[in-house]
Amino acid sequence: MAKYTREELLEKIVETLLERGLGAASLRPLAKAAATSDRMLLYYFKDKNELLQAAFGVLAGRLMAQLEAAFPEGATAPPAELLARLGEMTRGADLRPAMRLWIELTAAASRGEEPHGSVGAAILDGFLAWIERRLPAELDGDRPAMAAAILAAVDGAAILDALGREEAATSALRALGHALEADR
Amino acid sequence: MAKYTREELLEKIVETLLERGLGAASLRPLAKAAATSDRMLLYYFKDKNELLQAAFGVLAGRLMAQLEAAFPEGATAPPAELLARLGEMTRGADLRPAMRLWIELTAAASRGEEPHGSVGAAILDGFLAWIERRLPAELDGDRPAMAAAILAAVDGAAILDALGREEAATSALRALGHALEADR
DNA sequence: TTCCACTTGTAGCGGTCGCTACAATATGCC
DNA sequence: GGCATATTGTAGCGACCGCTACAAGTGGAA
Repeated sequence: MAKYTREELLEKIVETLLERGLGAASLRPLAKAAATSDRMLLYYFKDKNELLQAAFGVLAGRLMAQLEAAFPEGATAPPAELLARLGEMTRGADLRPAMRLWIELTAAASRGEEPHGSVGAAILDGFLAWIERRLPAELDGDRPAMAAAILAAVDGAAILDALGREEAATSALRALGHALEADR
Repeated sequence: MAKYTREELLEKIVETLLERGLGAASLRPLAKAAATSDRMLLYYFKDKNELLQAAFGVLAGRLMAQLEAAFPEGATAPPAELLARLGEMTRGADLRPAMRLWIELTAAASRGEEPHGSVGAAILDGFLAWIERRLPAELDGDRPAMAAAILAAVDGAAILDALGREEAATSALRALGHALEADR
C-alpha cells in the first residue's frame, strides 16, 4: 500500500497549482505542498511534464463538472444570457484561481512550450463545444462563431481582472452582453 | 564613451523580449542577444526588475506610436469599426509577438509579481484611454464601458490566437463586431 | 602626463532547477 | 520465514538563476 495514490497526489497538486500558479510549479515546492518528496512525484509521473499534463486533465474535468452543474446538458440560453452567466461564474471567487491559471497556461502555450500548447488547445476546444451546445439551435448566425465570441469575451474580461481592473471587466461584459442582445 | 548606451541596450532587450518571451528573459541570454554581458546589464540597470520595467516602457511607447500612426489623434470611429481595425492590427504579423508578450505579462501580473502588475495595469489604462478617445462623443452608452468591451474582445481574441485557434479568433471578432453594429 | 571617473571583464557566491543512482525499507505472496 | 516487488529516503549531478566583489582597462580633463 502506497502512502498516497497517484490520484490523491494529483488532487493536491491541482490545489497547489491553483493557489500558487504555474510559475511556482517546480517539483520540490509542489511535493512539499503535497506532503511528499520530489522523488515521489517522479516515481508516479515520468517527468514534470507528465505531472502537469495529468494535473490539467484533472482540473479540466473539475471545471467541466462545475459548469455542468450550473448549466445542465440540454439547457440552452440566448447568447447574451449565456455570456452573463458564464462571466459571473468565471469571475466568482471560486473560479478566479482557475482563470489565472488559464492565462498562465495560455502564456506558456503561446511560446510553443509543451505540454502547455496541446493541453490548452484541448481545453479551449472543450469549452467552445460546451458553449455551442448551450446555444439555441435556431440561432441565425453560425453557432461556432457565437460560441467563440462568448469565450473570447469571457477570456478578455479575465485579462482585465488579472490586471486589477475589475470595474472595466464588469462593464466590458455588460456592454458586450447588451450588444449581443441587440443582435438578432 | 560607452560601447552601448542604456537606450541602445534597451532596444535590443525589447527585441529579444518580443522574440523569445518573458519566460526566457534571464540576464545572461538577454545580454548575449544584445551582444553584451549580464554584468553590463546590471551596470546600467540596478536589477532585473528595473531592466524589465524600462523595457516595457519602451515597448509601450512603440505600440502607442504604431497605433497612433494607424489611427491619428482626433479621428473617431464607431465601435464595430474600431474593433475590426484593432483586431486586424493586433493580430497582424508585426504585433503578434507583442500580444504574446502581453499575455505573458498579464499572467505574471495575476500572481502579484512586480513590476509586472503595475506595468501591466498602466499599459492597460493607457490603451483603454486611447480607445475611448477614438469613440464618437455622441455614443449612447458610456464610452469607458465601450472601450473596455473593445479591449476585452481584442484580448480575448489574442488568447484564442495564442492557443492556435485563429479561425475561432477571427469569427469571434466578426460576431462581436456584428453585435456592436446592431447595438445602437 | 598624470590622474580619476567611467566602463568592462573575470570569477564566483549561494541558491534553485529537473532528474537520477543507489540503497534502504515496507509489503504482500508462497 | 523467505523472497520478490513496490515504495521511499538520501545524496548528488550538472545546469542555470540573480547578483556581487574585485580588478583591469579606457578615455577625457587638468
